[in-house]
Amino acid sequence: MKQLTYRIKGQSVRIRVVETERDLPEFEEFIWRHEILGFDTETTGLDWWSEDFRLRLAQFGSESEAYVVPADLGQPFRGAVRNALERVPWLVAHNGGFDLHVVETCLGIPMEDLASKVWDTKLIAHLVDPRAVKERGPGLKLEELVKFYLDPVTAEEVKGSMTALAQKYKTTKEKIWPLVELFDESYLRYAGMDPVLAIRLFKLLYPLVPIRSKAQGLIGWEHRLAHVTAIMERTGYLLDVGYAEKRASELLLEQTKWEEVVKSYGIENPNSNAQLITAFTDLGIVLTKKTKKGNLALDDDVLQSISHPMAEAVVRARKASKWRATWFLKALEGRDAENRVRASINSLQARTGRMTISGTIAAQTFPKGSGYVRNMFLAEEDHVSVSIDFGNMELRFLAAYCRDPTMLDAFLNGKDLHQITADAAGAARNDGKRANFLTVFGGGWQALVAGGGIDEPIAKRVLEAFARTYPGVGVFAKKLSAEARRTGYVWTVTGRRVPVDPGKWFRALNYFIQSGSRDVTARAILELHKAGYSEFMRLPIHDELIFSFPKKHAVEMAREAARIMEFRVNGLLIPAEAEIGHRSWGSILDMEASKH
DNA sequence: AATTGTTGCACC
DNA sequence: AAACGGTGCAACAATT
Repeated sequence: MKQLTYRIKGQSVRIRVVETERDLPEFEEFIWRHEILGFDTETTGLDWWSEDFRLRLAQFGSESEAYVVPADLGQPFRGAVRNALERVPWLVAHNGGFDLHVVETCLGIPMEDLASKVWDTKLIAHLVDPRAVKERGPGLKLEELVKFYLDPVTAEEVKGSMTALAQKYKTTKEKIWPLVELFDESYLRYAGMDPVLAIRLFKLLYPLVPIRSKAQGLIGWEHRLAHVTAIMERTGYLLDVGYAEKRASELLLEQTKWEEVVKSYGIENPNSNAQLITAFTDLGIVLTKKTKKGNLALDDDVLQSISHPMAEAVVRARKASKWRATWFLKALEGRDAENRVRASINSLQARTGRMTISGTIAAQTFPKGSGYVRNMFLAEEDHVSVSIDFGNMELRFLAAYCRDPTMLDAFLNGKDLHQITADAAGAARNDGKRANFLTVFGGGWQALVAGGGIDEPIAKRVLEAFARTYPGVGVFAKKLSAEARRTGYVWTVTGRRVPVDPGKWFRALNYFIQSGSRDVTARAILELHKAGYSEFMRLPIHDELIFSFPKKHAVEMAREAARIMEFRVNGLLIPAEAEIGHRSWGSILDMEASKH
């Protein structure tokens, strides 16, 4: 048994590393002594679905003691880890969904067997304070939380030790994981400290979760939700490789063609704004639009306004290259041996709790104009793709809680809210619609003008008409802003506490609506899980869920799933409607387009 | 050469 | 009286 120590805030942490079979009884004895332990794994990477993915180390820790087990050496170490996981009543892991994927694929313990005893410090931390570091919050990553709540020196040392390790092995922090020697001392120390930090964070953060959140059962709710999204991750999405490859090469041709045009004007790289700004200025074109940091902007908007053949070529070359790399190559490179791709579904991520999807399937940002990108994702054999989305979710949510009579009446009696707003201002329906959505974001007339196609007097008139027509919205927004100014927070109906930045009190309304709507989707996912729909769910996209249903039963299943998703908030129904496509996800969009 | 910041762009 | 909310990622540029 190798022994290492680590000092955190003057306290000594003992890290014991199992080296041989003879060390296992002591490890097992440690496991038996504890009711709750921190847990973490070190692996060859993050791609737990890959053929060559391996579990290297498994670590268990209390607040002052950790055991590191070299699972990569095979039996009997793997069995010891398996037994420990089954024996400990409670586990604490940071972003535990990942470790459960690892344990399932590498040790054969189904996620379902462990999920109910795992506390996830990422979820707990979010309920305490959801803000990212760049929002001047604690962040959600383990290292960030350690820095903010526990000990900045430790956070710095952990980070530093990985940088040093990467240097020692002449590689990057990203690529070090499969290369580092299993018994490298700084690797073992880093590995051993992780479960210790996780359980320390858990003990510190749990009492900081607002009483209200606990009373409304949010902690358990978020853990159950994370489990269902982990099931979606495990299922993955079948990729139409032929389709994706065809589109990728088609886009490469397109990209090359327009790059040639750009080059004919002496510009090497259409993605370099610096080169382009110089070139356009030399041509006598005056650029005025600025970026957020005050530099000259050269976005699509600016390029459209330039009447020079190079401007159009730049737009086309950039678009082809972005689409090829971001959507098609990403999916092709990330696929597994069965041609499935897996998203990383972060079930509780944004400040408002909104989920994000990162990694191989950036599903939340797929172009929606046609099925061009989404066509590469297929329902299972003999299945069809189904999308079920909530109708007018955020505006209905607003109406339900602000209780404005006109707005409520519109939704209760199937009237056209956008037209009502437009009529009140004597404006076009589309301007009414934009004003309605702008209210949800908390924007003023300037934002309406910035959106284009509307000048100042009309923008002002439409927003005045909005305020006059739905006075309840303004009253409600004021109430939330005042509360935010007083307390720094807005409380959602599920008992979630959302911090509002000082001086930005107007955002309170948006946070209330956005977070509450996210919770309606979250509820839908949990109810669908209970009803046995988990294996058919593919992805959540804010107000929409994507499914693969057996062709034979698609109509009934879609109808039932939509019924399960529908939910009354404060008495007002948020309806859900299903769209059934052919086999590819994109076919849903293409069928819709051909209808109109 | 690797990491970090900036910009632009895809979406709800 | 004035306030446009929430994301992730590719590529380039600047920094270390």
